[in-house]
Amino acid sequence: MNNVTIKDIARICKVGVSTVSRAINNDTGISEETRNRILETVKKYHYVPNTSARNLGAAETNTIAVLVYSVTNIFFSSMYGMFQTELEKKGYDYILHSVKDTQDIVAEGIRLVKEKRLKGIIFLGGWIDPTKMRLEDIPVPYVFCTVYQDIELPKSDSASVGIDDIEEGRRIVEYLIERGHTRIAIIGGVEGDRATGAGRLRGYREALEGAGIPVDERLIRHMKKNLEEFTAKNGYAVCKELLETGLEFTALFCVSDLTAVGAYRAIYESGRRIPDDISVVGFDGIELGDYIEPPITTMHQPRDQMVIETVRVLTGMIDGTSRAEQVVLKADLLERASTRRL
Amino acid sequence: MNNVTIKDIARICKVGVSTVSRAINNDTGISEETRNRILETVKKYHYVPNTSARNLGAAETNTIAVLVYSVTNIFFSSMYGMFQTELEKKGYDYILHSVKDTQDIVAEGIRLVKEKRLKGIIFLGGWIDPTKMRLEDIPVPYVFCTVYQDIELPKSDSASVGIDDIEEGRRIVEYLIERGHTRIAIIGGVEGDRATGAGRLRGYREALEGAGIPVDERLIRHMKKNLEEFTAKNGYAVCKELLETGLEFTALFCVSDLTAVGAYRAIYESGRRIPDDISVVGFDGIELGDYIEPPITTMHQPRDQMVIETVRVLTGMIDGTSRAEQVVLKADLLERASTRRL
DNA sequence: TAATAACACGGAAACGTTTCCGTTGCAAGC
DNA sequence: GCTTGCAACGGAAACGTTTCCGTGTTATTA
Repeated sequence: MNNVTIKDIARICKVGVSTVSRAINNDTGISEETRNRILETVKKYHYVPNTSARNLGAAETNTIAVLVYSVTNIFFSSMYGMFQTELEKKGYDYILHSVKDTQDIVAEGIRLVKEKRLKGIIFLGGWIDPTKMRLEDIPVPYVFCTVYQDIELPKSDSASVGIDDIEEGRRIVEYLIERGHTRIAIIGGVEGDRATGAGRLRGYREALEGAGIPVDERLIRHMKKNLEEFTAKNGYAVCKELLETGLEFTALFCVSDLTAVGAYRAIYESGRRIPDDISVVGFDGIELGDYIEPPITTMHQPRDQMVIETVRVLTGMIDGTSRAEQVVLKADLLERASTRRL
Repeated sequence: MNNVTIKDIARICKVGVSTVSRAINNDTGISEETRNRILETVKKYHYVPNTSARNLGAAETNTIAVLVYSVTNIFFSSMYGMFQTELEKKGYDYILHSVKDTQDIVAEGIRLVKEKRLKGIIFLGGWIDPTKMRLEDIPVPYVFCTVYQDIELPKSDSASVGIDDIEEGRRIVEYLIERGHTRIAIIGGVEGDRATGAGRLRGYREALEGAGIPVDERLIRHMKKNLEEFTAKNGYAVCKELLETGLEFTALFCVSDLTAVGAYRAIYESGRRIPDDISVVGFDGIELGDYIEPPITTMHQPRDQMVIETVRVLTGMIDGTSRAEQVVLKADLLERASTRRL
């Protein structure tokens, strides 16, 4: 009934506990022979080291936490498995933790560090606004993953991995412009936020200005704050409002694919067709975008590469082999069937 | 730099460590006055109890783990937040853990129990086949959530919460039959599996047989084993194959909404229309189903209620206030626009 | 051959809590 | 006035590891 402990193994093998510890941790200072003998006993008696005791006894733990806000958002949840794989590959324990409020994510991180003796933190989510955070209070290395790179921000030495939202936002709007569109609407993030959505919105403005097309502020729409951001539901509600204004536009840029899914619905309900009446582009490149009707043209974020880079940067900082760096990855323009040439 | 420990607080307050422990744990045997004094100091010095030490020192922990296989599947990931809320409400710590292989999920559970001294386990995922598991080896209470209820299984005393897949599968096929369909295809789970998909497939057979419609085995299709189950990608591949056989059918039952999303694409690519040429029904009732074109008629599983029930049953078993029970919830038929009357 | 280094291992402290038990002071009961 | 009981607290063991240090044995070197 009671669990077998390291002492039991030691007693059975007639060795000291430290020897058992050396065996199971692949430490030096032990002969191959006794190691094998101990490992066999471990297996035989189904011994599993207790994590709490391990973390307490060791000078430091091996735990890295991923803190995420939109735990349910498919864009992020599709990365959990990758993080686990990548971190375990490097020998780290992995904790996934979701926070309920974007405001206190740093406080939550600090609490976790103390509580679980974290070795590092990965903040997952583009919604994070580093300017609102007391980053200097975080006592362990951390990396922002998929975070907004805002050139207006005070030069931060925080490590981050993501795409250039402004640049990539501009690219996809330029794609529309090249196809003859001048009346282009946008559904961006929550108003006033300086997160992901804001960067893509800025790219939108830059693209229009670069082409000499006047920006019509009425075509710029924002997510509802009361709803969870970047959901189909939100996209539907906002797009419906936009359509009901009666404003003319031939193209729509949704700053996330899930938003676009909702926008699709609103457009269909209004009796319009995609891309015949309205061309739509999305952003993110979730698998789903290839299956909706019509498949959506979008900027694909290299999620797997992001995970790999995030883990690489963070573990490098933990090892001391590398310093904080800002990794900016390229997005791919996935040209599908949701746009047409005017 | 170094973290403040309970000893520091004790020293500062000029009390013993046990008194501090009593204060932060709301224990008895301490005066209101000293408790407040200690709590203030705790706040002032940002003291946070170390989880490892706590788990080690305490006779038992307060941790419940959710073990999930398809960590990325939107149906399950949409429940993570609810589980966290519900468990925290009852004062439990919550760990989300994904396993990479369905085979060793029990072994993984047992390992976790020892490693983290779990108090209970929630197995999340309909794909679980209890007959393949050595459940008797699990030393703590556990509940299967959204698991397949198979009447053929040996009467198990395992706790579970879910819907009756056979019954609900039958209902939605009957819905199609009532609307005049007799040539009904199905995309089920992986062949040979006794999990979720198998139950719904059986419901499909029962509905046809009940209506005196002969079952055409060629219209029964299964997921590819090499792909992850219940994805749009898988649904697309299987549906495409089905269409290429040239077999006649007027309706298609996809045993998950995500599968249906992929099937939609295959159907569109073949030049057919929904529901004009083929009526499609799904299963699960994910939000997305309301946004695809056309919105899909489906059986909605009450996920929030499932979470609440699962936590209720499990905590009841842990407290000893209730025994293992099998909770069977009703699904709702959501009638939308993907089917037509023949 | 003697001194030294390397290796294999055991003992015990340390990690930061909880919890049991013992002690003190004080009020209540006879 | 003496016991009894209780509330409030302190001390210390215990939880299961890791890690430091010490010791004995064996291999290497001068």
